[in-house]
Amino acid sequence: MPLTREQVVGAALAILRDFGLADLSMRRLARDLGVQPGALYWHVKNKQELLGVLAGRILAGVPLPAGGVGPGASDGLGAVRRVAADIRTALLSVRDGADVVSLAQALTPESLAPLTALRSLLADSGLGERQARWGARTLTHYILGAVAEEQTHAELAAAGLLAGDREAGGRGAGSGEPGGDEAFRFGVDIVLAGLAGLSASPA
Amino acid sequence: MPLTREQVVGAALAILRDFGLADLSMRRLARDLGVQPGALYWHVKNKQELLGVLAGRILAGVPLPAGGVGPGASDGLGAVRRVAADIRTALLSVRDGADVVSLAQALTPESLAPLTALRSLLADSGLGERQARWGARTLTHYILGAVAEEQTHAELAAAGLLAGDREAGGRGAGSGEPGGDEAFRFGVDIVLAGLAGLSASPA
DNA sequence: CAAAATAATTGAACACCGTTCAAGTATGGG
DNA sequence: CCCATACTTGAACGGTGTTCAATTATTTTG
Repeated sequence: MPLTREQVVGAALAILRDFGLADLSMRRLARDLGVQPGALYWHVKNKQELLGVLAGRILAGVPLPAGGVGPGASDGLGAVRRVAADIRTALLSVRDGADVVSLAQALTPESLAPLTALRSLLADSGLGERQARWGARTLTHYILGAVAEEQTHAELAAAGLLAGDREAGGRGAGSGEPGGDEAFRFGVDIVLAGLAGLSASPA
Repeated sequence: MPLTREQVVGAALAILRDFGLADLSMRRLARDLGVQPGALYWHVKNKQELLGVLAGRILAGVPLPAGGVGPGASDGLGAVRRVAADIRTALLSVRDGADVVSLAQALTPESLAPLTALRSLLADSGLGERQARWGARTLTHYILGAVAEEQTHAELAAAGLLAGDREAGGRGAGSGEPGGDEAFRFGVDIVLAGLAGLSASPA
């Protein structure tokens, strides 16, 4: 039975989940599949494309609220908060998930449904076109940056010391330190509060 | 005359300014300095450290408001807006500047004065300790993410096509597209508005 | 000034990396 | 059975960061 694109993506995701982005090389991936590196390029254009597919897979589990028509659908900003939290959870489910998604987002924007959904949800909350678009950008940058920091920090702490940081004693990897939730939500709420204020008194 | 750490950093910064992060390899750097790659490791621990120094250099030109004592010093949130804009300008002065600073910030947080200054300024604006810290984090993630996107976008547009995007006709590289300022400020103002609202009615 | 100590550089290697491609091997359809 | 298509191999190309014994400069000291 020949190799499948599905197997390639699956094995890549497994490496990512268990060992992180640094260990995800085409050669390592080929070895895990019992195949020569060149074979991968029949199923995938290049590593960049593979990472793009992985980014989609990582975010695939995020439930998107079915958009009611017109403004005021769903429960407004609450839906945004929920989606943001779900995106974070999805990113945390894989090592360096935020980095992978950031890479994909940088090279091929607009291609990841959960991130573009943020804009729609904001638009549904009564914001103008520009405010929804720029608000979603602000939120996206925050989400990806914050989770990337969270993951990098956890991985640095897990392996060796990180530059001067109190609080020792390691928990299991994969779930950020407790309190991460709260800190993350804080940032989301800041942005949403700012947007809400803006819609109240538009400049 | 032997090589100087200063020369190494200077040459690296020149490569970064003129060709970007992808062209900044230890070998290329050595070639530019007329030296063997190994020689660099006498002046610099490794590439990571070099990037850290470069990040500091990139942000070195950002003017920091001399902090008046106690809360309410300077003009509050206005100073934050100014520093944020200055950080953006500094990042834009070098290709992939935002990526370099993001890398450094991820590996060695708290080491870049202009970024830590944001927290102090927020604290001086009457925010509580946690709110200032988390607010600065939110702002930092937004700033680095937004400028990185801006630069990547510009570089993709300059060399070859980027995935589906209207608006053609290239300006000189180095200065983001003209509407970049406004879009950037928008995000900063969102965050600051959110923080201001929070300080008005603390949870 | 010569000799010992230190500073700096070389040259070569190690172990990787992403990607390409002619040649080979399967596999299913006519 | 043959052929076309699908897939894989094996080998190479041109890179990458980093290490290290040996070597060359330069400075300090007796």
